[in-house]
Amino acid sequence: MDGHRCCTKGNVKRGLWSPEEDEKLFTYITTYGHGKWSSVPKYAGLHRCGKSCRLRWINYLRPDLKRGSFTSEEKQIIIDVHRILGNKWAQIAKHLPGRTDNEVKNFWNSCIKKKLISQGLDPSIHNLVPSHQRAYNEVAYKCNVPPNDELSNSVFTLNSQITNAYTLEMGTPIFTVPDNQPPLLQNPNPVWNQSLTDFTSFPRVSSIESTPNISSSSSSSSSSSLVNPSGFGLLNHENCVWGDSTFAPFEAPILEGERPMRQEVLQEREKVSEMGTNMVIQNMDASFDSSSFDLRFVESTLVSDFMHHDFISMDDFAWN
DNA sequence: AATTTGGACAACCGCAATAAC
DNA sequence: GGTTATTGCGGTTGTCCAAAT
Repeated sequence: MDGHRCCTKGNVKRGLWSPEEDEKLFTYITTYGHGKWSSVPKYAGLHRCGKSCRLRWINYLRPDLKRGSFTSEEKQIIIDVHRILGNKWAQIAKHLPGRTDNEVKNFWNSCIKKKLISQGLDPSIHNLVPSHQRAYNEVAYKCNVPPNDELSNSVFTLNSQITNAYTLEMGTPIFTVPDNQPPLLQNPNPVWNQSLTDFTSFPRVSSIESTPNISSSSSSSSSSSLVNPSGFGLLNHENCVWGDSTFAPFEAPILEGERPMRQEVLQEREKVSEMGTNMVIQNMDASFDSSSFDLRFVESTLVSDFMHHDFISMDDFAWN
């Protein structure tokens, strides 16, 4: 049992909320605010625990909640941010005004995850998997069995191959972390931190109204800021480890109808896309059924994927 | 028409972090 | 500084309902 004490005091109701309970809670919170959640049920006249009240308010009653299904833009944001943060639902939800972590999590588990699997992608790492493992994972998912880790380790690694090929061609490592430098995740750049935590300033990589010129963005910290490889936030040449001038910044996946890209970015993307496509063709199993392959979807999950993959584990980032 | 199945969503559980005492 | 209470978060389970059989 859960240890929260409020539930052990007296008889608390559980299960679905009735409209009457909703009204009581809504009226109380909008009138007095929640203050201490543990005292809310008492004053609101509810036989619920404070935790339950809090959850009901956050996930359902809050007036600023956006109802209805997720838009394609929201879906793309979820995929993009999940690729970087993993199952940090609360962090992901911060980038989706009006959406809750619970909503995002449910949407991921019921929709996106399945689609990624059906497209041959490992939803945990957004990576392509070979058909034999794909089949296993699909069955495993349906049967609620954990994916085969042994196979995961032998996964066809498009990302690292692309990265290596790209590094060779460019003659410059994408990221060079000097031994005597603190890891990137400790980069104190306030712009970087802010852009990731404040959704009001978060550059919507999938948004049509994204910043037109990414490299000349009006960052107050530096005129030579770059978009970081994941496409989120800016980095400063003085602090950033990927601030090599020979390296054109990558961007997060871009949807149809989005802003025009700078020429060099376009060229790099074409190069990378071509390499990726060739590798897919060379490496994918013969049994691979391309007719059911949603290229645009896969591209959106892959193209920016390898950008961060040779990066230090992004989960290590101090996003907060 | 009755039953089964699967998807979507709501709510709960348990742990960890933080605040208050 | 230690203990207890509270809050936040992620994983999991439960419930409802529509579609399929």
